[in-house]
Amino acid sequence: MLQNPNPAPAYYQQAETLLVAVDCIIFGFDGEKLKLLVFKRKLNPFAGAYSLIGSFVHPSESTTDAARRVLFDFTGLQDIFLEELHVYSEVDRDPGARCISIAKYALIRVTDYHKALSDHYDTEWVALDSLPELVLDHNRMVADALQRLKQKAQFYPIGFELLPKKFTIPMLQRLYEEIFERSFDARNFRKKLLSLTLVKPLPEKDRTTSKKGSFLYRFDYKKYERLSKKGFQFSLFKI
Amino acid sequence: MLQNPNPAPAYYQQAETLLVAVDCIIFGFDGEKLKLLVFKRKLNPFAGAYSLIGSFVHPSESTTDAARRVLFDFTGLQDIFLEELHVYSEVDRDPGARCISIAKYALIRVTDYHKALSDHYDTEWVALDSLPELVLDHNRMVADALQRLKQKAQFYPIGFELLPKKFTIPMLQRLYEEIFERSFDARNFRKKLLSLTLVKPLPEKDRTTSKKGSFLYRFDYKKYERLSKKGFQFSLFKI
DNA sequence: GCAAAAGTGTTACGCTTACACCCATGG
DNA sequence: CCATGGGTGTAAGCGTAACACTTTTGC
Repeated sequence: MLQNPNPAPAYYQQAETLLVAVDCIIFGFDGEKLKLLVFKRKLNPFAGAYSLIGSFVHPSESTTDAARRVLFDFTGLQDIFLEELHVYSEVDRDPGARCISIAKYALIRVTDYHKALSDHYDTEWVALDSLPELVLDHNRMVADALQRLKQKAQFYPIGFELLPKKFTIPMLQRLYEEIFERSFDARNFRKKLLSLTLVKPLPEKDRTTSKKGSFLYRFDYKKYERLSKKGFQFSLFKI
Repeated sequence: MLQNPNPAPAYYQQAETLLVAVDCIIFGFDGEKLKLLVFKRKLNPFAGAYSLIGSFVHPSESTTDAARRVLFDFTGLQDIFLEELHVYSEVDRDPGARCISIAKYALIRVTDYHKALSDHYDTEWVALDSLPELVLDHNRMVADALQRLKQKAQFYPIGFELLPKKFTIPMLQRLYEEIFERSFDARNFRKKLLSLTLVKPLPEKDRTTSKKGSFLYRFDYKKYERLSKKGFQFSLFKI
């Protein structure tokens, strides 16, 4: 990288600065429905209203740092899937101040979720098909995130981020059916998944959803990374 | 949208604001090679160095407004393809100031490009395979934009944004070969393209690249929009 | 023993790919 | 007349999609 050969001129200082926030669209899957984590604001403005989880970005941190900070504060989770969605910067988007928001979406394993924090922050899981009204442009952010999730899940194995690390094939299928709002043939789904050889069978069964029980699998991230670098494109069904 | 029921508290004012910039990764195609539009800075810091085209975001405009403003200033073009790439916000990314940059990539028709402005701003088209060193993290931005262009062009007809509105099939094929760094079989490429019925044949030929001449086509944006809404997925070749 | 979910193979079709020659024209 | 790029069809193989019955076990 080129090093700055001269000091920054007045130009830099004169330019107008802005408030910068991050807002997190946090998805979860309870085995049945796709859910969103929201919280009820305690402070004004909008006290009592539902909102995405967010924070202003401090000068001493990157936007990713800020997002990870609030995610940890509200869920107790670290090392979770987090990706930038979009910058929302309409001049009048926040009546309280000129503030741009960098929206990021996160995928979390509901099973790992730290429930103790839930009460403290008044967070709630809400089903995506019955969202409450959220503050500002947050409903728009959720709609955009959902569209992105659909796109991304077609060609990247991000669905596995929403399941427990050990999961069954029917569980995965239900998740995919939830994300894509369509059904899949169980035989073809299983066949295609196993043909990718990216899930490793475990000698254990999950018996919570049936008497017979269903074998557990684990996603092989290392193998996926390896194949990915060689040009392999993940996909579970034809578009 | 919920209206603010109460005035914003001191919290809003206390939060620290940041400099926010937009930087544009501007791609063009001259019929032969994929090019990037850069300019040689006249002012410090980094006077004389190559840089992406950008600006600080004013409080009175959205980031899209800001990007369109600089694109118009530097190229004389309006209504061009512009999409957000990523927010670059590492704390030490700009030694001159704490500044985050929202990178956007643009696709322009080199034929429409307003050359008169080129001299005024010292802009230059450079081939993507022989980029100069750019200021700050701009080389990283370009690499990321190129990757995004590849991804996006697989499933969205954005290649047409880089060609004149009337184009020939061999021209389009050369562009795709440039983007995807691979070759395509001319018969299969043409067959697949025409089978989508998204390009309308014109009764004119382009004779600049061969004696025989090659028929011109026009992309049918309206038809694409219509099909798109019904769930049609654009793709010119299997991944 | 029965209800409820898990697990298993085969076939038809469509899409993708590979491949070689004639056409039109300007010089 | 020849060099150059434009334009055309067919066949093989692969992946996708459709489809019905058996297995296991808790109650």
